[in-house]
Amino acid sequence: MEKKPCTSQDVEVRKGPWTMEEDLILINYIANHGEGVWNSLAKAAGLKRTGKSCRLRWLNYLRPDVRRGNITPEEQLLIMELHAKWGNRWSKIAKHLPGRTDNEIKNYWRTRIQKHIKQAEGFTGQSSSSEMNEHGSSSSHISGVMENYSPSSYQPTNNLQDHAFTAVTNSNLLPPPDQSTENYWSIEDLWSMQLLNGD
DNA sequence: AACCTACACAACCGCAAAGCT
DNA sequence: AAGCTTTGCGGTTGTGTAGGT
Repeated sequence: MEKKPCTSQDVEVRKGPWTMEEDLILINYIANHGEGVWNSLAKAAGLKRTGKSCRLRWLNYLRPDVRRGNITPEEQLLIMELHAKWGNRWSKIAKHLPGRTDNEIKNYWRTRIQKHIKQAEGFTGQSSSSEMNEHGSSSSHISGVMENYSPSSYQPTNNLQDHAFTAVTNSNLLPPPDQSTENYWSIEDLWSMQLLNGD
């Protein structure tokens, strides 16, 4: 609708997918200067991105310790357990999964687990649409799957696996080996380039 | 071969909390 | 104490791709 006032100092802000060059700039800059304040970092690094965007990109993809793809059955069970406990507290859940980001867990939950739970509910005839847990999320939607599930007494071999998590071993729930690691180029590539370029 | 649909993931947006001046 | 800035979080949307018709 209305355009926001655009002064001459208002540098245009890039949106959308990050390019390899931008990634390299960001990696390089952080490797040399550390993280600091994101807004100033974005400017100082010469990126036409918001600080927010830089932060997200760094935290979710460029950090050297970030792991992507291939969520293991153990991790999935942990996600289930923690989600049952805390609801959609993705960042809190992510803290218990080293190398995983809240965004990845959130996406994983929405696209895979939630879908599978819906199917499971279909079988049990449950409709928990109106139920929300204390966190305002519908964690009870997992009731069909989770009824046999007791976090404190969790064992990897219990019924949980028999129900929802036959799916885990089922190839259609596991990401294809390389699919989610490709992002036009691998992070390893970027980091090795950074090492070549950097100090 | 072309089109359609569903899925998976990356990125953005808005809001609230925390920190700083 | 108040106002401003920055960060962090959760929800949502956009886009590319694979599979099906």
